[in-house]
Amino acid sequence: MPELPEVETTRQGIAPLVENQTIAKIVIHQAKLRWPIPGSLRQKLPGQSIRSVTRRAKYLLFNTSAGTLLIHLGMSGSLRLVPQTTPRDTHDHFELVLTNRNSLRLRDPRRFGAVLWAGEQPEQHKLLAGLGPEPLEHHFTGDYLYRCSRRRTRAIRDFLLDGHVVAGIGNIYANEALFTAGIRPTRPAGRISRDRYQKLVRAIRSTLRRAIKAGGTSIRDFRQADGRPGYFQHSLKIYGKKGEPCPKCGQKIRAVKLTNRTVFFCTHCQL
DNA sequence: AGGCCCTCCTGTAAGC
DNA sequence: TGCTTACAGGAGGGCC
Repeated sequence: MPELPEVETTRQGIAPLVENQTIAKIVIHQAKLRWPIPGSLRQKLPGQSIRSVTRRAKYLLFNTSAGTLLIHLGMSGSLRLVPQTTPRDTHDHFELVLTNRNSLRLRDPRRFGAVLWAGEQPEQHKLLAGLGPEPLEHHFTGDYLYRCSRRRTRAIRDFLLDGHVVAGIGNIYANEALFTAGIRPTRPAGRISRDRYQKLVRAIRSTLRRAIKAGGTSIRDFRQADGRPGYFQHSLKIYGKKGEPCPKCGQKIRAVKLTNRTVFFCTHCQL
């Protein structure tokens, strides 16, 4: 999926075009996503003005005075703003039409995404309450990761994917940051020193910032709000590079399954 | 409580 | 060539 940089890229593309615009109508083409899209949105949203578009973890929050609409892109989702007259794609499942005749469309071939109503206190919504810190904010530190990883036996890659520990990191950026920090993805989280966690936090931050600047990573489905792919896939150092030479030492990059998802690493550079 | 596995889908590519 | 199988950027829920 769209991980944090892809969701943030989408937010930055969409926000200036929809903020202060009024919602004309909601069109649901396929309600069966990860959870059913509530039909009540058709009554709740028309007439509302979009005050702001914010992001928490991999969720986009469309804030109106009546409450907040949550959109999650799942594994294959993307949001585009197009003129209402643009022909609909097979996988466009949800549509938010503005009074200026533009339409915000959710395309999601695999349908793992979600469109949900979070009411007036979105931070208390079940899916948002209990999320860990945003990795680009200041309270996300090496000390924090070090403290909450003590006695944890799971692999550091899985620890980073846990949204209750830190929000928004997925498999691509976990792999990339661990390579930059020189940490083996399979290493138990509880067996990494404070110093190495500080290095890891710097690696996570720089990787995410660079990916946002590049418009995210487009391996297959992801598109920015204007339809262009991101280009961070050209900057990936380790993810998807099985059998290729390590960019630091030239040794063959290895790939193994860890908790059902692939990790890529260099046995020489990552310990 | 923590950690691991399954599941929801479609599309693509590899393998035979 | 064509069929079958594996795998993919997520993550909640259930189970041990």
